Amino acid sequence: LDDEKTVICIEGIDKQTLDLSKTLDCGQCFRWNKLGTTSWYGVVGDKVYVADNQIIDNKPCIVINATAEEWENKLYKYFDLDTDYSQLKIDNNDKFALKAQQDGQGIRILKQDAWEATVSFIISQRNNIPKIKSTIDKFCKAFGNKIEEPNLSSLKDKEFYTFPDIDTICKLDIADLDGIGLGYRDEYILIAAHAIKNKSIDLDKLANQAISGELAVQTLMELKGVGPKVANCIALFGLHKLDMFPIDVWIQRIIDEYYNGNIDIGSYGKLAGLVQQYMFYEIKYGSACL
DNA sequence: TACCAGGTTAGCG
DNA sequence: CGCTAACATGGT
Repeated sequence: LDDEKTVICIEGIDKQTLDLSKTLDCGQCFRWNKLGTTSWYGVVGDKVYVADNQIIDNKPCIVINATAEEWENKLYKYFDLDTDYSQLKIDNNDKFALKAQQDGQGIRILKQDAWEATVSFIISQRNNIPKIKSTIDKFCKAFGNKIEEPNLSSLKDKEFYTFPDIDTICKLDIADLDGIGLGYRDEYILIAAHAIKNKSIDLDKLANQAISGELAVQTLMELKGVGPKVANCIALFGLHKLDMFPIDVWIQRIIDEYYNGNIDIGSYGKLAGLVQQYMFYEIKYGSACL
């Protein structure tokens, strides 16, 4: 990073605790991209961050262009560092899941903005990840606010935008979404925006820990264009319901191949969603194949 | 060029 | 219920 003034080094975080590459590349978020071989850049809220796991003076740490205040009040929570993942271990003899857990050590479930997660996973249906990312980028560029880019030469030619807020999207007509690449999902997003704004779907209420993941999923599925998979993703990644287990085509293939078509999600208890991410990562980058 | 992607809906039987 | 065609768009 060129701008030393705003870079902090968070000591004491190794890759077992928080592996940025695994966490940012296991399909839960769409606004982070690789910079070089180990660094990542992405938008969280109203700022662009560049982050990396590093070893400095023999000590593991996270290097990130954040202020201490941003780390404490925003990013610490975003990376779910309040949760002790060493306490979240699979408690059964599930061979595939245990292997996935081992290979996926360091993956965390990010605490993403619930509205952003809702729109993002509506867009995700029937799209591949590069397309999802580019569509979200266009959506942000069209309706978000421009963000000052980090003082980094390799990002100089890029532009960054905040995720559009609900009020902005609620003012739009369906025709305003032409050219974004949303396809038939355009109306789903407008409907969701209005439902969330008028609190017929109250994301803040659903995020409350007292609300079960099942109830959150059931409620989210009232939205047009939100079926079981997308609802589970919103609940897991946007509402932090860690026991939710989204079943997409990849997880379904795993279930067919390694579980004889039948998986007992309840056997993973309250960490089912984390196990799901381990599995997704295992299929994408681990030794397991289909 | 075709095929297909972190699915969901509506409309059948 | 269970099954399935249709769905917009662009990446590979």
